[in-house]
Order: sequence, then structure tokens, then C-alpha cells
Amino acid sequence: MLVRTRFAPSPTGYLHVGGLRTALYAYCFAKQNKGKFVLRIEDTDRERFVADGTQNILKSLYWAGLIPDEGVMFDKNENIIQKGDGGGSYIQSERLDIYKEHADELVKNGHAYHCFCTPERLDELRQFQQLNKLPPGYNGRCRDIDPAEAQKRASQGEKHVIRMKMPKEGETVFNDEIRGEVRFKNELVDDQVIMKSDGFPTYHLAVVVDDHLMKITHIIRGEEWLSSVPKHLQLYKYFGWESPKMAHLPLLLNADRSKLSKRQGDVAVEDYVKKGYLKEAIINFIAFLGWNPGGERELFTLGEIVKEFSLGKVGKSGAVFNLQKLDWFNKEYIKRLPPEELTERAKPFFDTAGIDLTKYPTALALERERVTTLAELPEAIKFVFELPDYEPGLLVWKKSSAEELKNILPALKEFLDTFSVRDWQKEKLESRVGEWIKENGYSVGAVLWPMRVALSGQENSPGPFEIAEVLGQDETLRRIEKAMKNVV
RNA sequence: GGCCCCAUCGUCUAGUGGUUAGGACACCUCGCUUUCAAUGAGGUAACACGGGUUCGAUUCCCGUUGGGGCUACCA
Repeated sequence: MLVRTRFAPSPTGYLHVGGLRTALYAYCFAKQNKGKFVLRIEDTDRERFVADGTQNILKSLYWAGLIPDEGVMFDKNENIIQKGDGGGSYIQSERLDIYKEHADELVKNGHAYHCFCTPERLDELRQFQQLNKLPPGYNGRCRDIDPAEAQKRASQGEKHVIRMKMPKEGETVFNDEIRGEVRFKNELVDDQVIMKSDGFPTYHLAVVVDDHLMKITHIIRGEEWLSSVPKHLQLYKYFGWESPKMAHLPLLLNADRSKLSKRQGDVAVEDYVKKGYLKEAIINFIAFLGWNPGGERELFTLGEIVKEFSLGKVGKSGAVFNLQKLDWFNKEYIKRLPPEELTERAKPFFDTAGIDLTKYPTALALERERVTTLAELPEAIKFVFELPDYEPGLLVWKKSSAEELKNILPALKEFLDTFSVRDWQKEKLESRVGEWIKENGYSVGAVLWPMRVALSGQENSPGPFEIAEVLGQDETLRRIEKAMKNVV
């Protein structure tokens, strides 16, 4: 049987990092089994609907490299298209007639009923239950209305929803791929609304109908859905369908161990993109939140994760979304990026900073091991493009003096002037200046510190020789000359 | 409140009926060094608690505690 997993987000604005991890696991599981990764859009809540929500989600998914095989996807120009034969559209709002048909079937068979209770009455009921510490849930007021009578009232236009009938007895037992056996008493499961009064299905009906029609074999989703499984299983039973296997993933947590939320930090994938995190780092980091292959290796590409992934190795407890670890991953991956690749990925950040990288194309190499995100790069190497103002006192090394400096700087400049353009590279600079320092009896710091400050204008920076190489001989000499003027 | 899930260093985690309980991030110390970063060497730090089962439990069972999720005509 062909494995089919799906990721089914709601277009409410952006892709949540927790959603990205769910998508990643579903993607890995599908790919590993040579199956299909399906993307479905669950837009049955018209109040939370955001117009370009689907576009945003797809953008983030494609950015991360999780490309759907089936369902909703991008064409070459980032237009939203659909592919696959899952019984029509993969966007739920375009499948309303399908859900209606299935809801009607349940009503006809006595597995669901019209409910005419108003939201106000249900509110009161809820409050009453809370106050008296009773189990929550619909009290079944409309459950036993004569079906013919209910049908009549409904067709006369009386506002209503459709609820599924949960059995009053027995247990629903199922085997979660991650958690093992889980059981619920049916009497405690609510008669869930499956069709709203606006003619849209609720999640519970839509997800069951769609997963079946789209031939999903494995449902991989967040733990927040665990408690609605008995409802879904009951619907499968009513329809006479076989249920897919299910895996409920542990949640992603804030530092205080509550469910990861916007209030305590960034949760949108696009936020991390904007901050200059690499997809490799995000994917690797997020994959390891709740899963790891067992060894001591930590750096894995998407392809390697696909190879190693298994639901059995997914943990059961929630994982804190720890930015420090993410930063470490990002640093590692920035270091590993080939220079051309780094340049290309960093370009947008330089564009917004108004820095023309082509003026000093090798400048990035200076800071690639010092920054944690791409977004820090422009600020970090700004000094190459424009020497910042600095206090003349900064030029004096802690163990040296202004007097000594006045001798060293001109001598150094003179010496550097003797280099041919050919020899102007950091290795040669380093070895020859080193010899020169020895010959003249200077201490190393007394020369290199001011040289570095003269070239960078900063207290902290990369080493003087690498900067000199990037700047070129002319600009290097110019900056040393400027330093000479400063100390006088 | 009810139902469900979960529990190894601060965090992410490996692991086993008998281990000096391993790694990574973070933190600290030292080394290298012209600064920072990087890097090398070390260090601090965990089996939530109480009962069982067992010759022996961090590991298996039960309970307690703690945390989380759900409890909508939201997903």
C-alpha cells in the first residue's frame, strides 16, 4: 500500500514553527516509505480566515524544502495550484457539498441529528456545568427529537447544526504509533457538532472525510488532537471506513513549559527567515525537538533526517523551543556554507542595509565565523565599506604607549608599501610582517593591535591580515595613514 | 472540575533490571592569542517523590506530586 501522509494547516496567517515540525515529520515519513506527502488546506473557519494565508504557508514550506507531492502547491511562478485525485479540491471550502452529503448520510442512518439549541443556551449549559463541577458536554436535548420532525423544522429554515451521536456505552481503544494504547470511555465523549449552521463542516467531520477520500494512511499531527480521536474513530465506524494509523506528536513549549505561544517569542517560520536563520539550521533544530536517531551526531541534513527518521524514536514529552541551541545550529551551518552560497543567501540582508557587497566581495569571509545569523552580517562587516570614527586612544595597545605608536605606525606603513600587489595576501602578510616585527624588536601586540584598530576602527574585529587582504593594499595604507594623523 | 497525555543535568536528549548514568547547547576554569570569534583541555549539573516486584531498580507495576493538552457552531 502506498504510504500517504498529509499536512493540513489552516490559513490563519503564517506557518507556525510547531506546524513546520509536524510537516517535517509527515514529510520524512512519507519520503522514507517512498510515499506521498499531501498538502490540504483546512479553511472551514471563516472567522479566522486570512486571504493570503495559504500563500504564506506554502512560501515557508517551500523555503524549508518541504515540497508537497500532492494537493495544494506552487507552480513555477508561486501561483497556487492543485494536483492529485483526492476526490476534488484539496481546499476544504471548495468541498462543501462533499461534507454535506456525508453529514446527510449520517443523519439518514441515525448516527447524527439536527440540533436547534442556540449558542446562548449552550453557553448557559456550560456555565452551569462548570459551576456545579459536572462533566462538560452537550446534554443531548435535541438528540431524541423525532427525525421527521427535525427534518421538517430544518427544511423550514430553522437555524440548526448537525451533531454526531456518540454511543453512551463502551470504550474507544486505539493504538497510537507514538503513545501506544489509549482508551476513552464513550459516555464522556461529547456529541460533537459536525456541521455548523453556516453550512460549513467542523474540523472533525472534514478531517475524517478528507483523510479517507484522499487515501491518507498515516495521520501525523500535534498532541492537541489526541482527545478528539474517539470522535473521529466513531465517524470512521459509522461510515464503514478503515481508520488510518495515527501518531500524535509532543508539543513545542515556551521556556516556562506552556504551549509555544506568540506572546513569549517568535513562532512564525517567516520571523526566523527574516532574522537570518538558515533553513538547514531550522530543520535540523526542529527535527531534534522530540526526535533523534540515537547516536551522538547532531548535524543532519534534510536528506539524512529522511533516511534516519522513525516514528518509534519520537519522544512523548513536550520539548522547549530553546533559542540558544538554534543559534548554535545556525552558526554551524553558516560556517559550512560554501562562499558563493553564503553570498547569495546574505544578499537580501545587505540590500536592505544598503551595502553593495560587490565592492568588497570577500568581506563576508571575515565575519562568517563570528555571527550567529545572516542578519547580523551587514552590521558586522560595515567597517570594511566605511571606516568608522574611533577614539585615537584606542590605537594604543594596553602594554604599549602613544610614543611607541608614533614610531611604529609610519614604519609599518613604509614596510607595507614595499609589498607587490601579488604578495598582498594574508599568509604572506602575516609571515613577513611577523619577521619584520622580530627584526625591529617590537612586541607583537604593539604592532598588530594598532594595525587592526587602524583597519577596522573597532575594539573587536577579525585579525589585521585578513582585513588587509580584503581591503587591498591602497585602502590599507590609506587607513594606516589616517591612524597616523590621529595619533599626532 | 472532568477526560487524556507526559516526567533523566537549566535546556534538547542517549541509555540499561547490575553503567564511574553518555552526548549536545548554555555556564565556569585554564591554554592558544594583538581584540573578538573560533579552537584545544578540563569542570559544575539529572534519573520528581512514595510504595511495591526483585538478590538488585533510574529502568517494570501502582499511587502521589508536578507539568501539559482537550473540555467551541476554532483548528
